Amino acid sequence: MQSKIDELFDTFLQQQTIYKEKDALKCTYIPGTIHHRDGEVKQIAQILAPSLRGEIPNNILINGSSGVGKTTVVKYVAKSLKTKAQSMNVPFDYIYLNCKLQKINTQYRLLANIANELGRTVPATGLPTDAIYKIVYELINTRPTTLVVILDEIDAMSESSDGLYCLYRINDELANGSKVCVIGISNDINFIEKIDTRAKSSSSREDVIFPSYNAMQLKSILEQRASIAFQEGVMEPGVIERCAALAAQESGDVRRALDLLRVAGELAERKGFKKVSESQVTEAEERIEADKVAEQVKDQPRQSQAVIWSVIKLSETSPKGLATGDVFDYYSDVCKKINMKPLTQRRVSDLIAELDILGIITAKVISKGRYGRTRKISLAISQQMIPKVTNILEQELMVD
DNA sequence: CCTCCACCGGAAAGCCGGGTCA
DNA sequence: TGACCCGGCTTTCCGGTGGAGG
Repeated sequence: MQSKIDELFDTFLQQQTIYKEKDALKCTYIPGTIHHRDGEVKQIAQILAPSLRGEIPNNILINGSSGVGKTTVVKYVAKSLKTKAQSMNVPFDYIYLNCKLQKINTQYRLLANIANELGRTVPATGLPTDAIYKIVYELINTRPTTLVVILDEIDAMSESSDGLYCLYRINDELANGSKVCVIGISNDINFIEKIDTRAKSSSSREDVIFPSYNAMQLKSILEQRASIAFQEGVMEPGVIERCAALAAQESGDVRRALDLLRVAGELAERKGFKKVSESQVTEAEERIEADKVAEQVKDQPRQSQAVIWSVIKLSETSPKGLATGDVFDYYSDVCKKINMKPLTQRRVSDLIAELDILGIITAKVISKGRYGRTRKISLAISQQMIPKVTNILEQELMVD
């Protein structure tokens, strides 16, 4: 047994790796040059440039859908600016916070995280907000510098908390030459309006919009990353085009394209291939899709899971189209079995509509004339995924 | 052309948990 | 600390509807 597993590791180590620097496929990787974002890079650099002269730059709000390079560009500019500032001996620093990942949704959390980044640990809770405001204020004030605070996924911050406002305000109170500049990154277009009605200091704020990439642009970005990540000649022709095309038709999200490439590479490596071919991309796509569906099902509230379960079970006997009533009846039984309070049909109807939007089921409103009007409901997940989903649901719902 | 089924889907009110403010 | 507010979820109520069958 031991020798067998040893052997496995050995062959793995002996295997010639197809990678040069695998990290380049991660979405957090910041490449040396950024493609197709010259305008945005320039725009942001220009806004921040005054900090090199010790002037206070305007705040920035960046908008654009996911995976269009917002975070990468901002980090890139901030990093370059820091290097430049260091060479000029100008005090400058930036901190990067991801509001969603770090659960920054209140003023307190925001200030606490900033304090942490500045090297001062504060309790995660307990202190009054103004006490922590004071701490942050002191931290910034004691060493004169221009501090850029990058807040990614800023829409995760509850709008009622004046988190942004307190950062804007800090500027007015700072005394000895320190400045704070806020860069907000959001993929919710409505966010601008929400902010506008509240923090009125929009006068010193500039908006930057990131447009989506098209397939050609995705392709050249992928080529760049692939040339860093993989050994020479590992990519069979058409692989990159395929990844780019798939991602482009979905949303133009680079992250998605990179994922495809990464998973395809992993699949090829695991099989001991020396090259990555299109068939791995296809497989990667299925794999990612499957994971996505599994994740979505798992994330659903229990009630929705019971609805999915009902649809799966009913589909076994009548695969082409259930009526809302059928699903509701079965669902009610399921609820009784697992001791859950059933929702009304009205509500279940909405859940069905939601699951339709998610793409887990398809539900189309049709009229059967005299026999009423209902939704025609069927499963939208592929056949081979059903066992996996059933498994998840069994665990989540604890039915048998 | 009318009827009438079986549900759709909007409006509004109730409930609940979590956060805020005095 | 408790009153209060807010937003999300759910229920209640109800008018609306496409088209098979009469």
